[in-house]
Amino acid sequence: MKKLANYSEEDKVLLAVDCVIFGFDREELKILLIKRELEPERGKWSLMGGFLRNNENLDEAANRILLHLTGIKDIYLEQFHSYSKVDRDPAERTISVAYYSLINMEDHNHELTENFGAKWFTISSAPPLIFDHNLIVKNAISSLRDKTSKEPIGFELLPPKFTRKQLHNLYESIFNEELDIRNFVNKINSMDILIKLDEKDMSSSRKGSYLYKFDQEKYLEKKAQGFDFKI
Amino acid sequence: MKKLANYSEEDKVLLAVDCVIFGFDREELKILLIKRELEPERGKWSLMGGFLRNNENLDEAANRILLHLTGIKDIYLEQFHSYSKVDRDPAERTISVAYYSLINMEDHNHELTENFGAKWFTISSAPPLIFDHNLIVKNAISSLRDKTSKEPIGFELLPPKFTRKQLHNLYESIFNEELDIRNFVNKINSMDILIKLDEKDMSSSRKGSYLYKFDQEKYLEKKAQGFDFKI
DNA sequence: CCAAAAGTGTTTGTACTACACCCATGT
DNA sequence: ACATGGGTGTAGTACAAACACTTTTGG
Repeated sequence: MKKLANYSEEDKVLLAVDCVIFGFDREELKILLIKRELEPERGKWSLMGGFLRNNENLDEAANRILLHLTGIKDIYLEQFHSYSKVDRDPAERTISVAYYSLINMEDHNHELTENFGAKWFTISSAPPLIFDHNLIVKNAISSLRDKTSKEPIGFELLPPKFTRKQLHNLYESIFNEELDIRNFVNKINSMDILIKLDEKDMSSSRKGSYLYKFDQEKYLEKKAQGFDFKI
Repeated sequence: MKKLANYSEEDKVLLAVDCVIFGFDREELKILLIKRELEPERGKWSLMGGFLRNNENLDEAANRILLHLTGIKDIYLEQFHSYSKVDRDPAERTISVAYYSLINMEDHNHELTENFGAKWFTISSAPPLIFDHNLIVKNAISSLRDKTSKEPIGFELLPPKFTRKQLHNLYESIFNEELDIRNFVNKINSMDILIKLDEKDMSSSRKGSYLYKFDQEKYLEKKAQGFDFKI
């Protein structure tokens, strides 16, 4: 006689997936927030989220939710923490698994985001958010800092071709501190994972600044041989 | 007319909390595994786990589950990832939020752990586990390595008084690599966060080796002034 | 010719690595 | 006296940090 698992008396919960969406406008790191359309807290700002469905895993749910808001497929995603305070959502017990995502701001579908009343904010000018979303954003930023200093994921936030100035701005904005430009350039050069293009971006100076591409293949080769990205 | 949140049509799930329990026997890092008593997979080894209840958050659930198995309260805990493959538990859709915990092996209640058929294994000699628990353990170890190199949490695995040899063994075992003893001692000394006691441990040599305590207060002071623990 | 941004190297200090011998004690 | 584990320091190397001037070009 077999004993079978009987889970029927266990409590079930709603499992939300909430996404901190990072973007970069060539100057500053931003997050995309939406205006909540439901009570409670209607009209207040919040993270984009949705509920996990029975036929998908959490990564798939996050991708679905992000596609729905931005129109972009295969967004870079990292799951970083789950939030479970008993009364975090006053309407019903809800656990939230939080992700952060990195998108190239140029790629998103403005029509879609406008339908959600979504808006980009810098970290410092972001409004108060519903529930525990302020905490989630704070934790997302520290996870992002951790990860971007160890893996070359910052490029996910940039267009395919970018200037060194933009790259520099990006890292300064992520770490919220000044990084000496010469040391920064030395470090980037020494890693040798960028391709310098012949093209220049003439939009910000008379001299123009060279455009670069991230050389993913070279990076993966070097990584396979023990190289570690580090900023 | 207010629109109210209506979550009633959303899928609900069982939310499990699974715990990778690390211990250290003065020689090697170990994990505590239990023998599953329910079908499916009865008699196979697994992580200790349980289901989240409506009146508690995830940290509380993890503490409850660990107290239940080990008899220890206020165990050091880190939540590190959630696992959600659709068919990970063949009996029913279950999402697992995974924690790792660090305990001083001397503290746990042997009677309780024996009731669960629990046993300590070194990482390399651990048996195959049910579901995705092998993956969970693997990820727990890398989270632990990350964290122990940046925060002084290794002491959670040691008794209050320990020898430098034990501390050294601990870090070698966590990182699974040899650490030059003189460099290790130099680093530990330079951080200046241990208290050297007058007492010696005579159990492993004629000369005896000094016992040390972690100086939490001093560490917190130094940390507040910008000091970072680093191994 | 000048304003504005882009581009570029060197020096100094700090941290990590590699490495070997003496000490204390019980038997 | 010797075997066993405990304890300690230094020199070389590599990485990180600080720092300022020249170049280009459109107006």
